[in-house]
Amino acid sequence: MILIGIAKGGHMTPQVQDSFKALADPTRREILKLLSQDDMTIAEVSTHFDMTRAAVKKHLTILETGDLIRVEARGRERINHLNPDGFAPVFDWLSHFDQFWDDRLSALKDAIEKDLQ
Amino acid sequence: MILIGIAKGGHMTPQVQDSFKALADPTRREILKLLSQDDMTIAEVSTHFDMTRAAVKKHLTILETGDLIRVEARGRERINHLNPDGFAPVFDWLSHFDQFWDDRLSALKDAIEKDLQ
DNA sequence: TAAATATGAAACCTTATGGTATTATGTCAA
DNA sequence: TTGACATAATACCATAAGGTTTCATATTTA
Repeated sequence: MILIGIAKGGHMTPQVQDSFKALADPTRREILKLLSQDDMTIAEVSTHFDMTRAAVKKHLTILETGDLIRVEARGRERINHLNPDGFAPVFDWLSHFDQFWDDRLSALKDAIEKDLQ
Repeated sequence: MILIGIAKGGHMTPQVQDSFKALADPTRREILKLLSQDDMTIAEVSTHFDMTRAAVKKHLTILETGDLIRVEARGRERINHLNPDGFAPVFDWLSHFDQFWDDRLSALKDAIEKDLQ
């Protein structure tokens, strides 16, 4: 996996903790899936959940803190869109265990090949 | 990224929520890093943190629920070891956004190439 | 077998979290 | 410019989460 850090102006460097915290809630993970399909206003995101707009807004704020989404003001609306780059710290942290996992996959592959002989 | 699910006896199928929840705490992420180096008893893990063994034990239980570690009884000790396969649900969920991220990288690559012309 | 060791488990405390309701503010449109 | 609309902000509530203390249980080992 290739990781490239790109400095962008106007945003705090997200702590890994903020990213993992943002991902820890099922509603927020669902919001990320939604935003991967379409940019949405807060009201639009809210229609997909059985909770108040205020609650959805809180989730969006936490996602923004984790830098997983970016929010753009457009008139009286706030357009929320996914920030794919924001996942980098998460992938980065997990890569340590990805390697571990790849080793296990290799072992599995070897075992299968041996089994086929 | 290739993902393979392997059924194993004697363990609950971990919900993605349990995995992400387990990863959401910095102490637990630190424990995972420790266990990627060495298998450890609860007491051994505890020496690395400024909290009681009981607290560490709770974290280990949450990690076990998320299937990120496995615990093996040996006499009066409990050997905690990393379960690399347990990360699969996390990688699986994130792969959706990995793709998104790769697309962005491609776009960046294209932009750079175009710029060099 | 008795003492020390390693863990399990329960009760309890404080703070964080996810949710609501209410009120305020800025923007659009007739 | 007034009413409707989209969001912001605050206070508040119930439960979950992270931690401690205390006590019980199972193994070693002297």
